[in-house]
Amino acid sequence: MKLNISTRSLHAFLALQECKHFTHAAERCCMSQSAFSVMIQKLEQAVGAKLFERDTRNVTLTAEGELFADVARNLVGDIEAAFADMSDYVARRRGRVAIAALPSLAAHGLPAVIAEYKQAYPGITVQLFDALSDQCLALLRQGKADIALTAPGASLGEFDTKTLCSDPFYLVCRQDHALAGKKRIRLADLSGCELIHLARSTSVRQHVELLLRGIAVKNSGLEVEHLATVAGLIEAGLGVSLVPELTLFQFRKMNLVSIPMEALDVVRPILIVKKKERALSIAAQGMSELIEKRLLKIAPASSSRPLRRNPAR
Amino acid sequence: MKLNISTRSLHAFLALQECKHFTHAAERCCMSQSAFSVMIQKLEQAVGAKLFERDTRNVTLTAEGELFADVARNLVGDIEAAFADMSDYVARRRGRVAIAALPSLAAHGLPAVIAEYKQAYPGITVQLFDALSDQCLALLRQGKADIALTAPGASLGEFDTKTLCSDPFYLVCRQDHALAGKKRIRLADLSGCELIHLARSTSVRQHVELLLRGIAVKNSGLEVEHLATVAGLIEAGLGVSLVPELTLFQFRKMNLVSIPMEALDVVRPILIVKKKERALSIAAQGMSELIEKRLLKIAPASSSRPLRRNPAR
DNA sequence: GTCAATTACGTTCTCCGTAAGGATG
DNA sequence: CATCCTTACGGAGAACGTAATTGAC
Repeated sequence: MKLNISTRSLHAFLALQECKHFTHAAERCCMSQSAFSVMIQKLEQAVGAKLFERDTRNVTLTAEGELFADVARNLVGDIEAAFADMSDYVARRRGRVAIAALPSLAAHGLPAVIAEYKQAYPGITVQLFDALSDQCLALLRQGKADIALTAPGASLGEFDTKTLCSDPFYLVCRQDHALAGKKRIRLADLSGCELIHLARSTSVRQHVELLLRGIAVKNSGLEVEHLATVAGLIEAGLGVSLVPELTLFQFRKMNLVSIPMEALDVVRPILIVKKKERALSIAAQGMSELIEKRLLKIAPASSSRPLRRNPAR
Repeated sequence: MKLNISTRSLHAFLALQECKHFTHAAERCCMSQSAFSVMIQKLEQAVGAKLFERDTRNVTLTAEGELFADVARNLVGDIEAAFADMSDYVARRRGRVAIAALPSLAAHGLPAVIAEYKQAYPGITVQLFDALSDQCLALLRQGKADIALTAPGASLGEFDTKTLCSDPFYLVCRQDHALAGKKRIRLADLSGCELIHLARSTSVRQHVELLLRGIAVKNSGLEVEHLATVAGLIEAGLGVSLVPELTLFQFRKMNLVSIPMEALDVVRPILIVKKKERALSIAAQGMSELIEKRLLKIAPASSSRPLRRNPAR
């Protein structure tokens, strides 16, 4: 029991149905007239009915042929539409990429990349989730995101990861703070400082905890969710904070100073993370490549733009 | 520029998409695993995108594969529905036949044939036009009828015709008419009779005119459309009429007598007529065959049932 | 070491084109 | 006799199956 129909035979049928002439229809289909003849016969055999009434002079549709003409037109239309649709996706004229990224990246590095991508492929919908590191991975796990840009967190083992860059930590303090005059800060310099923390769920906090293991900082007891709040607290003289460079745009205030840490390993790695097994869609693949190309430059190059003191806007 | 897709490759794709296992999907499709593998590769090439992510251990759909899965399911569904539809017509589970027949045939011989046909093929719609001969042919010409059952009329040349039977003429007169006692009537016997005619557009009239060429009948001047009217006029003693046997059921009245004509050529042929070029639909073909089988018997056999005198009902 | 997909290769078979056949007007 | 669809036939290429290869667990 084999019902096998090819698009070619449907096209052949439609050509003959229009031309009503084997020879003409055959050359429209780029084949010899004899081959065309047997192809029509095969099709009639597959359908189970004579589709054309032909003598040596005239070619006419039978009643079943007329029926099949409607059928064939619809099928060919559907098939070509479907394949046009597919090739739209493949050609990245359509499609979707979803990125989950840390808020700092979502606000800072990514927008330019997304803009570039959208200009290259205007038809593709780019979805952006700004979420903390754990949630980024959760989105990836659920399939809601194709790519995650985040810092190392829990359970990265199940994913494919690649380090994009290292985001160096800065000390942020008020202009009148004791450390404000230094060009570089060592971890040891922080002992005795009141430290304003971010919530434990943030990757920044997790890194800071690791970095400061063994350093006797004072705990201000303040633990907030948003960096803007941290900035406000520092401005109010309630303490200092340790944040990655990518978040510094939140601290560009007249009376605040940000100073790079001296040790090169006082950094937060930024990773691009993908699902291990699942291949990316062509759209997502393109995005992933662009991100790697652009962000592998930005962040290491970030130290070339030291941004030590924040000019008043 | 060749986009050629076969239903087999779509089925292969769907099988693999379900099984997620080349070997299993291959044997479901009744082919070797290697052939199956290259078939999937060909399909991916045709689509222009990788559809499956596979290593030696796992087979998964890519993002494009998921898209294509929807597409393929729809296409296969459409194609199979379309072909099921066609095979319904071919198997005469569906279809349509339209018959145009003379009123006498439509009332007398055909109903039994139509009933038999409908019992054999309940799904087929049978359409019946009862019309005079010229109109029967007009319906055929317009394509509103597939088959016509009629007597020879104008312009049969453009059609395929076949004589089914000969409908012998009878004289119908009142019981008290001078000819009522005869067993057979010769054309010459009619000279001097008042003849009640049917309208000139009827095939009966046209035949009667030919038969009586050279016979000195009186023309009653009466020309009516319906046989029932003719019967009424004869009952009223206004004349006699010459009608074919198939119409005699209209004259079964107590005081009327119908007598066969003696000459064997005093007949009206009944033809089955079809369009010349156009092949019949399968449904119409079956009907045509059944009509020929049944009606080739009925009418010639009609002389075996002489029906000379009409019993009172 | 085993399972599973890909690749290699020889065979088979389908499909195509050339050419002859046959029907029609 | 010219046109045009069908059939015949031989060759080219595609598809298939067996078997070897590669890769993952």
